Amino acid sequence: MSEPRWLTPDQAEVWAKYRRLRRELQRAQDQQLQQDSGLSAADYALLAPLSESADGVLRARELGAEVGWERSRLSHQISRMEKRGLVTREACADDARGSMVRLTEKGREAIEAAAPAHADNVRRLVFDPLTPDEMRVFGDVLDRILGAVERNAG
Amino acid sequence: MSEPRWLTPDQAEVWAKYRRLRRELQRAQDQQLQQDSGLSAADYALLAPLSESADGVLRARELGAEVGWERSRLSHQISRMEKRGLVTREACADDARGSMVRLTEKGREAIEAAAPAHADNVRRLVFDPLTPDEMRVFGDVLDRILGAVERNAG
DNA sequence: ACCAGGTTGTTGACATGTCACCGACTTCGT
DNA sequence: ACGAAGTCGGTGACATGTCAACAACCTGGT
Repeated sequence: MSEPRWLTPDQAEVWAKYRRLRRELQRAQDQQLQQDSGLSAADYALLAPLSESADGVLRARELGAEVGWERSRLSHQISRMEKRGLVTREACADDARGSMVRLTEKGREAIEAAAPAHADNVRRLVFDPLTPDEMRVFGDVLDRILGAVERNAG
Repeated sequence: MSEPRWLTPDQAEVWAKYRRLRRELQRAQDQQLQQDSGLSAADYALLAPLSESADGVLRARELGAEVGWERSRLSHQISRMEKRGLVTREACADDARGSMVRLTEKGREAIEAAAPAHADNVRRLVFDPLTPDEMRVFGDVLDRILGAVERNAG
């Protein structure tokens, strides 16, 4: 603590690569989604769990947990998507505080049209370049770092 | 193309982990930076290359290339940082279109105060959990995916 | 010298994300 | 039954990122 340990040159290089990948991969995905289907990554993130749920309805709390978003962010995004007719809001029968988010027909068409090309893009850019061994270790690496981040957040 | 290939369950799991890591790690870094030094990740991203350059001055074009940002994003962020006294803008002697970005004394103090804790955080969350082998493979994985993304962007 | 085409930086409009806060409701201990 | 504390979703203000368009400038071929 009194004596800061800097990153080694190898570590700095890997860290720079990670930041670059995060940026470039995000950009590639945003572009592909926007061009092929007119959806943003935020749209897709919410439509995907909705389309996989029973009747295309999820409680906002559940949807937020699925995607790992804060309530405020989720609420804003739902408002924007509601305005474009992708989802609707409904009252929650069990809990008068709650609100349910329902996929519209238009929303279902949008996600079903977008999903194949999106999956293909992920597979092509992320997984096709990796050997089975690399993919296994990659998964382990993600687990270890995630563990550290979550212990950190407490 | 006519027949979409979906992700295998293993791939879907790794992909979900990647997205989660991207989100959680970003959040951890934002919080740490903001709390310890009052800087945002965007501030830090620009201050770091500036502080390492001769005299703390870089042409906007160079700074943009360093961080991989578009011109518009860079210009907006510089405006915000200028307003807070972290950097100043100057005319470019070589090229009348250009503009130079100069670190202020306040900007240098901010980055120098923030850097050790930031580096420590990266090391602790990302590299300490990895074995040397894992880190080596991780670097290879990033290279391969980056290669695919860049071939994709053309 | 000239000008068509590329480069550089900025701007305004808009989309997205964060923060602090609120109002309504539920939960839980008493 | 009651109230304190927690949960849930929403809102407004603001920070950040994207996009299209623009003005000014440089560059290269002619």
